[in-house]
Amino acid sequence: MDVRDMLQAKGLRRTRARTDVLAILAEARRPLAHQEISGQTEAADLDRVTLYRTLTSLSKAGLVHQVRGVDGVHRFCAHGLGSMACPGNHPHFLCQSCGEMSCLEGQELPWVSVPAGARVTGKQMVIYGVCAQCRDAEA
Amino acid sequence: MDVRDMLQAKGLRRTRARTDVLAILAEARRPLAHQEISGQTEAADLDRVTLYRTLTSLSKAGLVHQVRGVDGVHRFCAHGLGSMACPGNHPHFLCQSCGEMSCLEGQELPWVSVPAGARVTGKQMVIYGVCAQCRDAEA
DNA sequence: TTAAGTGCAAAATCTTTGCAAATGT
DNA sequence: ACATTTGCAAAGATTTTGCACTTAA
Repeated sequence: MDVRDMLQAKGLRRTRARTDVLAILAEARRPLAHQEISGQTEAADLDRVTLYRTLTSLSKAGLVHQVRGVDGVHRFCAHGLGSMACPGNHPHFLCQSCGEMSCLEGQELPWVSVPAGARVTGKQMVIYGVCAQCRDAEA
Repeated sequence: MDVRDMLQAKGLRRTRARTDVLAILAEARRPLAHQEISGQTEAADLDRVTLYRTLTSLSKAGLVHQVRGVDGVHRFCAHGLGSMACPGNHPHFLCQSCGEMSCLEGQELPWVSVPAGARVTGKQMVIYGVCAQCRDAEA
């Protein structure tokens, strides 16, 4: 399914900001931080504010999901885009050295019991440390 | 074990900022945000910056641990303080309405496999939604 | 005494808001 | 044509840094 069709299906206008950002996220298949997205050439000339608002609307529409690591940085990941799907129900690994986050696919998050009466909106698990590449660089 | 002894045991000077903040966290037994701590009367007259630095040193010394929810706010929880221990190996629940975070004790975090070669420093899981109190308030 | 910690001022980020101009349907 | 989006400027919020003063050991 095409990125532009996805937008239309969700009732969002197909603007350049949205198509570009969604395409970048779908391509990456791992959660990207605001900064990483704006660094991509396709999004290079998008205003910071526009990027924030774009990510907010994509997120509200359910086209991307949001992860926030121990570093406090928002990261967004596209999912539901056909074969490139990112189910969103898996843990993530955050490298505290290079700041890159990756999906640990194929591992479901456990069911957790919450205090009586609470409504659960979502859950997320982040494993953090140093990735293989950064460990090599250290040595 | 006394809060002041804990500091000494870790080789930290026993200053008012540290004893007060550690006492507040030990008393709360749930992760408190920077703001929640500075709101407490015992810490009311501490400088913002001092509080940040105090939390950093307590964290480095391992006297408190840090959790960061989907809201991106740092929260700190005392642990290892005798009977008030907060093991730190459990999920947390974050109410997105009132912003209060609580420990879901008695539930261990699952073991997760990470990419080969990566070094794991820690992990954390946050369940978010609306707590019972806020649901009542809504209605 | 003297190295560590604190307080104040100021900077650096990250994120949000207001409003006029541009764009999609 | 008309409601949404965008871009710019500016405001807010959070966290960090520099430096002189104070305090614990």
